[in-house]
Amino acid sequence: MKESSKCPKFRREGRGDYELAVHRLARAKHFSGIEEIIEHQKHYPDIRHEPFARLLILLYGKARMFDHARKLFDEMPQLNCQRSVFTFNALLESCIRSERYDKIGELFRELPAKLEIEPNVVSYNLAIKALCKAGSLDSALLLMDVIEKHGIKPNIVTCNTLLNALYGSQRFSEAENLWIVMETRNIVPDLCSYNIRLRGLIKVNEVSKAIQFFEEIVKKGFKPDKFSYNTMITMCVDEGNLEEAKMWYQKMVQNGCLPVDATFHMLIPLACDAKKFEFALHLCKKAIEAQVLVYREIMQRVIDGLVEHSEIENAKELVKLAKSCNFHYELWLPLHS
DNA sequence: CTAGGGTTAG
Repeated sequence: MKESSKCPKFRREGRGDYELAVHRLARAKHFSGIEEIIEHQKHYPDIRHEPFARLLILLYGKARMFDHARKLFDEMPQLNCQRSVFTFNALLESCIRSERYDKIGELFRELPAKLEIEPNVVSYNLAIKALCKAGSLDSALLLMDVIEKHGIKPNIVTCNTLLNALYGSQRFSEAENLWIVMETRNIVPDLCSYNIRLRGLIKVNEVSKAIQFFEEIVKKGFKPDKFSYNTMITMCVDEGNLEEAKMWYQKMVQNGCLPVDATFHMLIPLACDAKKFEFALHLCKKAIEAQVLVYREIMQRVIDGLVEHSEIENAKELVKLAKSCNFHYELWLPLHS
């Protein structure tokens, strides 16, 4: 790292890099710290690199501080930082992350002409996403046709955004219609498209169709991912079917997909409901092993259940494991003596 | 170099 990019505030930690500092502050939700860095950074060259400014704009979005993102975008010329369509797109995303959907149209009307930036398919995909999020699905669908007239071809991301919104608002026949449109326009569906459809089926309780569709995804040569498996597990949890849920969990692990926090949060309470505390114990151990945080209350429920079923040794083992792992769960054995 | 799925004891 160049000396000029050192940030005095973080130098003593042995990390002089601004980007690392900013990431760390964002993770800690310490957004005023980010502003401090920008202020400091204005006198140094890093911010003149467009990617770094773009990162800050996105982080402001994450912090739901769109006005700050916009301010930085406007100040970039004074900081000798060139703006491109990438910067514009970052600003759009920041706007969406801040849920300021009303601002999107304004940005499109104002900026491209002024800055001689040509919006591209990514820009329009973001606009479509904003419309979907704002509940204007019809306008979003129209926009897909409008951009074609501007010479921009919708791609699979465009379609997935719209498919998701259509299934989400239960407009199934229009969703099916979009699949046909995709075929005629040679837009090839990907795993994301299929996962969206899988969720669509589950949303209307088409269990057997969902299972069948899952098989079709595999037959098409796709390797189901954590989204696919978690969708199937959600379906089983909704039905209270532990055996099926367990089956999908096992498939998930066998196929090298790592269960995530939601997987454990769905499965462990389900196992407890069914009084299958040995499976619940197994899941807790796996979560600890994979360093996935599980709510303390859920772990405690497993321990209580094990004790109730006289599995004292297992309960003790879990308490010990949970206490000594990274999360230092505070658990107790409900033994009366 | 960007953009698009979801779940949870919240």
